[in-house]
Amino acid sequence: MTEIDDVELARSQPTIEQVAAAAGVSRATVSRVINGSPKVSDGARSAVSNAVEELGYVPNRAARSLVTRRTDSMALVVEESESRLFADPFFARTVRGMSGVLADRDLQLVLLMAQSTSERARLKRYLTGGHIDGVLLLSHHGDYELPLSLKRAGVPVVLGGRPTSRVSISYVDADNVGGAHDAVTFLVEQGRRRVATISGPSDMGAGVDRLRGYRAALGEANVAYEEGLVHPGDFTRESGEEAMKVLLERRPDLDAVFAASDLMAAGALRVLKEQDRSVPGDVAVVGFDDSAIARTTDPQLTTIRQPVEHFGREMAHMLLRQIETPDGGVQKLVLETELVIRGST
Amino acid sequence: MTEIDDVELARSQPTIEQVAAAAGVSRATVSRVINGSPKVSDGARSAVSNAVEELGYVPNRAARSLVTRRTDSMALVVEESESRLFADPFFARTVRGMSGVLADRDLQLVLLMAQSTSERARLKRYLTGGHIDGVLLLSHHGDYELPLSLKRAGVPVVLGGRPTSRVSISYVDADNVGGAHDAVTFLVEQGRRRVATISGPSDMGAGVDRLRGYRAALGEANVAYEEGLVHPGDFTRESGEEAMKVLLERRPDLDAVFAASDLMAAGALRVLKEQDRSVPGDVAVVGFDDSAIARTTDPQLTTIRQPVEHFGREMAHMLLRQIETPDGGVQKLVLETELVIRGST
DNA sequence: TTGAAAGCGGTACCAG
DNA sequence: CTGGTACCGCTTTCAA
Repeated sequence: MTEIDDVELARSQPTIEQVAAAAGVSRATVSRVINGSPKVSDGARSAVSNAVEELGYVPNRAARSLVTRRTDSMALVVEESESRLFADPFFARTVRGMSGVLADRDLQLVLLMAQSTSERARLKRYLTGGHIDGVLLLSHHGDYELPLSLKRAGVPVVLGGRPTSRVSISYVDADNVGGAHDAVTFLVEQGRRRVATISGPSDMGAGVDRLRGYRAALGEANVAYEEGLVHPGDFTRESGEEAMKVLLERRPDLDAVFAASDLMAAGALRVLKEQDRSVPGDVAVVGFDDSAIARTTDPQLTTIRQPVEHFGREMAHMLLRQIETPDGGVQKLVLETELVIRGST
Repeated sequence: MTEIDDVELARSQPTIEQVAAAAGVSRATVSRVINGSPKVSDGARSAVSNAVEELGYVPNRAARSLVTRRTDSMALVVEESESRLFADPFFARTVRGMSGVLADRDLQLVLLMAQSTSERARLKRYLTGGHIDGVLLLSHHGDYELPLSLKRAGVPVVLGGRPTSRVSISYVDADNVGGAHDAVTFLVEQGRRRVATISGPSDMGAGVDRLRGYRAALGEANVAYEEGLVHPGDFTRESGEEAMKVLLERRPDLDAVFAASDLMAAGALRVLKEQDRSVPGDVAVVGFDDSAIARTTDPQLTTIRQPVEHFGREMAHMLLRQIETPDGGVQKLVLETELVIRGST
């Protein structure tokens, strides 16, 4: 049975030398053509182009980057398990924003994941070993070992989300405090008084800040802050269900919930429905993100819109700026959020 | 306001030369220590180790791979949009399987996405340019341009899912025909006679084969195959909803649905509920994948379990074998599936 | 066990 | 506009 294109194996890649020979010019000229230098005669240019075409020449990036010090690729590092990475629409949209910007500059985006300690060690070697020109770091938790190592090694880094401790690393963040504040203020204005919150992880800026916004809003409205109305999740749907159960158990009289992510809010809705609490009649619910699922829940979710694609784009821009201007100092950017009112309040 | 670790910028990475100088040995000896050669005296070894530690030396991978011809990293290429990649749990589990195997060999897995034509061109340059040692290709559609180019360039490739045309490329696949066959046979045995199917994309092996299994099972059971009972989706939940609506419109009398993915089955369930058809009373539903959502639908989904982590592992193993034995020929592996019966039938 | 030196495949400077 | 050539940082003979 014949199969098409049963090519001879691994005829080793042609080198610039061979292209030069085939085109009857020097290596230098081939290099000029490849890199689009204007100072090449048309004759030479077309001879080289033909040779490249014929031999299927592709420049060896290792050799090139050894001298240029660039690789033309950027890493997106996600310190998160595959399951969360792939379950949370936040990542997909962020990636879309980033890759758009990078694609315009013909930069390749490579995605790297790391969980276990040994994986993280390998990852660090990979990143500092010159495989990539810069790093976009998403969903980092408490420990700033990696970004600091990178900075120390001279690898440009931009964080997604502000760091929770005082490290001088550039970042883009959403206005989590403001967003949470708006959400809770809105609930209070609707007459809710026993506003619970399913907060995010305390080792992530987004977790801490959304809780802070919640507190601030209650304070301004002269509503007492009660520990019993606060329970943390980890941004997943499952953790939202879990937290909602705990909160209802603890405070059956709660009349509103602010969840620090839409996924957790969706989990909360499900539990409320199971326990026959009407939404928004008995309990009002607000999420955070305005991700796609906010429109698929029943009722649809009132939530805080984050400009997620924009977030990704800004991270990429910041990284590019950092590469162009290595001594540009630490950059910080906070993006506004917006309250989106739907059926759950 | 002081911020910790405000390091001096980009003190250029130390080279092996500097380590050698610091340790009072030659470059060759440093290299031997780095690469764990046994033929180094203890004295030299510890001197080098100290110097490495002190200077924070990390080998330049470009320089190394220029000579070794290896990069110790493998690419996972997904020819799919970010949104589908991140929405389908299939990918997460596959990645987990792969990265486990690769991590054991201290190989870095890098994930690459490509959609637009220009992105694909860049991706091809990246892959053939020597950035990686091998490619795992997932969710490829009709066109085999990329894997064939890679093969031609001597880059080892393994496909996830059999190719839809006769190209001689190694692959791992699930027994999609068999799985679909089992699903539909089960439905028929339960007395269902008007079994519809929401099939997968016709440019993907999984799509074609699951439809083939459906047909085969009907044939064996002497149930006529009807075009009107078949409508395609693209494995997403949305497409499942869409297809279910079309099918109900066309054949209001259908009494069972075999969906080629759990996500599509979940979409179908939702539409059935909206239209007040009881499941499994009026309509029985079977999915494919046994992904996490199969247990979160109401009722829980009867489905075909694919060994997804195993799938990822086998792909990685196959790729490693191919790298070790470049002339080993084309490898093919088909993994068994299993019917899992739950509430939807 | 160690060091000297020859590349690996490019880029870019310097003459011409 | 073109070619010759000196590196880039590392691995790997080959001799010592």
